[in-house]
Amino acid sequence: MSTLSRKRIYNTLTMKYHFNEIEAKWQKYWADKGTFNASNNSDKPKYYVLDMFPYPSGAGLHVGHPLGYIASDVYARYKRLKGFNVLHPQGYDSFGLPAEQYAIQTGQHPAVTTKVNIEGGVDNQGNEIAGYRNQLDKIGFSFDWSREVRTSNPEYYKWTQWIFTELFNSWYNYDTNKAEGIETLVSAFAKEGNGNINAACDDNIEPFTAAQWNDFSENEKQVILLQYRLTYLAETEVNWCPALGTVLANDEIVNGVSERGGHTVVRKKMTQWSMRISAYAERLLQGLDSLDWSESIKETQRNWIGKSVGATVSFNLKDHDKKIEVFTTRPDTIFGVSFMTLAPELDLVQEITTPEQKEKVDAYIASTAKRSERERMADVKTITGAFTGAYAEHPFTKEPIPIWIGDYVLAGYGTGAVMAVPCGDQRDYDFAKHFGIAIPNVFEGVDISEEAFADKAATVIANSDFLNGLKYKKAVKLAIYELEKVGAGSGKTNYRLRDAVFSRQRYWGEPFPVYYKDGMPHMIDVEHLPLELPEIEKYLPTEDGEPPLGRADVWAWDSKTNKVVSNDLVRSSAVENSEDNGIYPLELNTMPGWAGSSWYFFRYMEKAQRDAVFASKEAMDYWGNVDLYIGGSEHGTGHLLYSRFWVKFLKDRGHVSVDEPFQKMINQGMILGTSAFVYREENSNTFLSLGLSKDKQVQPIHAPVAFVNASDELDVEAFKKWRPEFKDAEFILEDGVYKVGREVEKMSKSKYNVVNPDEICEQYGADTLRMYEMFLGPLEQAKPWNTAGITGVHNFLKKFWKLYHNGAEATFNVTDTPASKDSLKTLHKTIKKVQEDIENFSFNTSVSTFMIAANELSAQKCTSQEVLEPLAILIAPYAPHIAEELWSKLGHTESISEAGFPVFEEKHLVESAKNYPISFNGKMKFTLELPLDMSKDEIEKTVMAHEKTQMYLDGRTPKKVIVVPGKIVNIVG
RNA sequence: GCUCGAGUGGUGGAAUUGGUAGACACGUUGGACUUAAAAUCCAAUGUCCAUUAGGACGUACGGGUUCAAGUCCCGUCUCGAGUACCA
Repeated sequence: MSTLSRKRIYNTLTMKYHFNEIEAKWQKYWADKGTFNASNNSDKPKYYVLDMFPYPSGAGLHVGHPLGYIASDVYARYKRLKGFNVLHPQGYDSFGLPAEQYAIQTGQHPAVTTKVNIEGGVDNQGNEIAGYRNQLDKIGFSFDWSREVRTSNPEYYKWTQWIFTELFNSWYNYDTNKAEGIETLVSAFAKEGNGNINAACDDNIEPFTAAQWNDFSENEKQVILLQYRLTYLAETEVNWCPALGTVLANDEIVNGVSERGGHTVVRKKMTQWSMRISAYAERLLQGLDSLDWSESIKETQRNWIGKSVGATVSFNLKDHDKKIEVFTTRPDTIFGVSFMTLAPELDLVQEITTPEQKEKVDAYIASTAKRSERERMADVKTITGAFTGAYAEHPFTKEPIPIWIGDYVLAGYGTGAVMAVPCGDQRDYDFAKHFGIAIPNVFEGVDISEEAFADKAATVIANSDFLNGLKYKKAVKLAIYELEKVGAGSGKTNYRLRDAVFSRQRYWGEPFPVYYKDGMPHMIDVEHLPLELPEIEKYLPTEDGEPPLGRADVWAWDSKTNKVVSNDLVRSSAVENSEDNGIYPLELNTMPGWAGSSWYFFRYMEKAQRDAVFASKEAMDYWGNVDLYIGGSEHGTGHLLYSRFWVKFLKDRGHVSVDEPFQKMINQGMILGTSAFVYREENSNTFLSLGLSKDKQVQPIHAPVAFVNASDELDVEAFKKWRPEFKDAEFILEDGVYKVGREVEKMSKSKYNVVNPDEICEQYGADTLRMYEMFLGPLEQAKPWNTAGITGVHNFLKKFWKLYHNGAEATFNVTDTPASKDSLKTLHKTIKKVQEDIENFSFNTSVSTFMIAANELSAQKCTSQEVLEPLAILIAPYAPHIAEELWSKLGHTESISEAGFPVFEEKHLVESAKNYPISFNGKMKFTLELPLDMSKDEIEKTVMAHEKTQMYLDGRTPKKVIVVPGKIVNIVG
């Protein structure tokens, strides 16, 4: 008999909790009535609960994915019961690499696969896809689907493109500390040149006067402005991934290889769009303090921003007019400088190297260039370097300082050069020791014969002229003052945060709303957006190495009609003198994955006029920012930082009213799979049961978890049928069964440990799935999935159902008899605990609380509506289907989500007596029930007179008796 | 290396301010019901000693503070996450 038909019979015969029917019924009810559609006008206070929206992959959901959605759904439903107007939307981050790679393999348009992945269907390989939406719907979420977003829809990415043009038309003014329209910069230039402009901009911009500016050609002006815009084109060294054929952002690289696929990444110079996020470094850092996020995520962002306070020092070169600028956090150790080290890639190295040293230096540069980023990172112990033969001059002593190169200095951080103070920095120390360079000691009373001394707090400066005897802080201050006096440096704050490369050489992303006229980028106005992705034959780079959009034939912009037209119409260089027809080539790159996800939370606020606005002012003023954001912590340096940047920018330009997107965030832990292993004896087709495999040479093989029961026994027949190569396999059993080994691993198809939520819903119901996922453990913790344990929660729901029904006939049996004192106590204890738990996101303990309540109430044989009605409301956030069903059976016609959360009344919990633990020397021996209003002395007297006390004392006299009324009695002695 | 977190039964995990360690489940064992299985119900279940009564030991390890420590302090170990020649 199949599981399904067995279950059906069992349902009808012995129990009336038909979860499949109940759940289907209420899911349809909610959808038909639009129960959870939020209104943008309400007298109720607003509350915005958001999940990080998913990328709809073809693999579908496994039980790990809904964890965060269930938690946010519990919270959203709770807030509704508490009288809030709740916005709880959902959508799809539907641009991305997997759909594109699938398109490359199968030729299927990514838009088609994306749609199938969301809505279900059959792909062109004949695979049946359940569809994200269908899978989500089965779990009974209270999403407002009327506000759905898909980042790959043109009506959505129109506004992603618009934000890009806004960034292009803005610059960052450090004086006002916000982004301003580019026109304010233009007028400042026209009035006073760029001398007094304090802007976030490229390095090394030549100064010019107002007169010079006004004389510049339009093109010259644009070139200069591009160096100030918040998104700009620049030839930058990027992380190029040849295997993926695209550049990657720093946060898309893990351990020197691509996050996706683990491919090699090399450095390459390319002209790319960049986002001037570094302008916001300080605000992104400061803003963290106001956020209710986990300390670890905030710390991750602080590290990523990497603020360090110190000074720049410039060293004159001997026999050369150039200077070397360095950044240091220890200007107090300036007299300890005994050499300088430059990154080998710096252009300056070639200029200063003396002829005698040239051979050695070139050889060293060649050898470091060969080493990949990864090798350099893996090998930090080997000290390498070369002397350039050149010398710098100490700013105070004027002593010559030898200049070395070494790959421990990174070209990408600071100026790519360091002043080496071997006595105060271990890397400088090791370098000096290795190459026999002097190690002058500038610390008082410190032995540096073994290692460098880096303890700032214990620093007292010595051998340093005017700094002698000073502690760290004072010495830093004075050193900077003196450096400024001699014009050799100044205080400076450095950030590790780099500008973000924004171009990707891919098809399946937002096209840039950009065309090029005389090599200069021009933005397409918002009224002509969206600029839709063109159709192409193949989703690969062109033969000339251009991005996939280079394959499009109709990909030029007619600036007169504001339409996309055929490439053939672009004035070709061959006919240089032909008249400018206003038709120009469009940008071939597309935007990265994080573009669409950096503002989607605003889009949900607006559902009416999505073509006219990215979100209306009224909607944004009403909803403000996200009150609760739930998602994985893996986005710590990507999405969560970029979104904050865009929000701050949009705020600066007056488009939104909030400064931070996500006020409170909870990061759910991963649900891990419990893999099953069978053990094949080496060079055979014989499988040994776990207990027999111990001392044998066996190869563990993943077995699908579906073939294993709760007692770790393998369904041998199913396993044999699974793969042809196992058809004739022999199985050596122990005690008549084949036992598998178990191991906790990440849930993944390749490990055959994936558990599908659809199957759990089918077999146990969505309410069981929801409660079980919450019951597994603390939300933020990683925890293994174990399907066997689900029966506990399922049995509880059956028991819960029975509370409202008469056992034998299973008829609805809730009465208006007044509730007993005990039942009211159980109810109010539960109200209190559940409310506290939800507010603390301690969902696992409230599931226990429900179990305790059900156990108590069924023991009390409680049938009172007075208790059972509020109880149904209490459980509604967790198990909404069963709650709705019971609610309607109780005679209500509205959804239970319209009900109010039961009010806790302390009076039901007031006790008159306490069961005191009586302990001896801190060890509890027995308990004694005593009235709570008993005085301390009386308690002591009663306890001491008790026969058990006398028995435990065995004639001894206690030294001391501690009585804490209402808590404990402890007898010492 | 640095930063942050965490170590509690066979398993997942409770113990909100120091006050009865192991709630609630899973699993296991035994029992009831059944031709049987499933389901349901009942009982036991930290470890060790003891026939019972009861006792001893128990929250990674070693110390400490306290009448009382899973909880606070010091040190050590292990695991996880983040990050890294960042000057």
